[in-house]
Amino acid sequence: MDLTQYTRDNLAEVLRRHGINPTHQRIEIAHAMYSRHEHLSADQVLASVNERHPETSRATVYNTLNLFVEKRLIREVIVDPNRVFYDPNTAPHYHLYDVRTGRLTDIDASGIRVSGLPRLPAGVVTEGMDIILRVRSAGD
Amino acid sequence: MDLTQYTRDNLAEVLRRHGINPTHQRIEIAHAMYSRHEHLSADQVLASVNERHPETSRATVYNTLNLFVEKRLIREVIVDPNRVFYDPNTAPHYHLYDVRTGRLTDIDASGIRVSGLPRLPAGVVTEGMDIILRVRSAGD
DNA sequence: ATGCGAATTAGACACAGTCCAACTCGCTGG
DNA sequence: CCAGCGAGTTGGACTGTGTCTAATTCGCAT
Repeated sequence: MDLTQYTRDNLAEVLRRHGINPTHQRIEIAHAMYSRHEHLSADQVLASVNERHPETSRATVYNTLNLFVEKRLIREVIVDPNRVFYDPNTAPHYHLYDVRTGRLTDIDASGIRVSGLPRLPAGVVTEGMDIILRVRSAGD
Repeated sequence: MDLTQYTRDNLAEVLRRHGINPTHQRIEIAHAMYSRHEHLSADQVLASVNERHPETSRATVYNTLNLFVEKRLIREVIVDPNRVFYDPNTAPHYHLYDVRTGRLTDIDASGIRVSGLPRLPAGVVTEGMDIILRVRSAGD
């Protein structure tokens, strides 16, 4: 099966593989996340989904995005004090955030090496490391 | 002048040096930030200030914290989707965030080296780099 | 067709943070 | 000592994101 095309059938299969019951709404939300290769806020996902499948509720979008995060289908990116962004790219990578425009871009993690991090206390498990390069582009 | 003691006189001087007119409220807010060596949310600052100087308004606390950030007296730490933390430590350092407890700890930046970061496009200026090590401590 | 549990829904709610117009404070000149 | 001025502060209304809840609907198995 060709999973490089984000057809709804393929997405249903992806959801199943992550232990998620693939409902219409969930498939539409997954489609919104994967078809654009961008970081979307919950509101943007809601708008995108409602273009095709009107009357999907805000509650469902929030529920579903949280479910996807929990099941490791997507990642939260916490970079903007006003809203959470969701990132369909789960490969190791970091972020470039333009504080002027709010634009968020991926930085591939291969090639980046971080050394000298402290040893963690016993019983503490790393969930992940975020690196955010905050930049400001030339203004208008 | 001994600035290792965060007396109100010393704090007034620090504010002046950063180009901030030192009012009563601003000094109290600076005191709240510096006397505890912790990361505080706006609400925690408000509570702390009101212990000593009751009737300092929420608006003033937000105005002042934003002013302090703008004047580089403190830093914003965006790590928790629910609220912004403010960090009185402006020396280079990174953060350890316990997603279970919400506890935020400093990691000294000396000793940490990051290599392989991409070159930035022309006209783009680095504002800073955040490194957040997300961990989960052993649960109850 | 019927019944069931899971998912979805609308709307109320919670909460951080901002905005605004009125007020007050601390200073400076008379 | 008072008046006047501008900066700073204030309470309260407002905004936007995200959560909660109780009722409904959906898809599926019998």
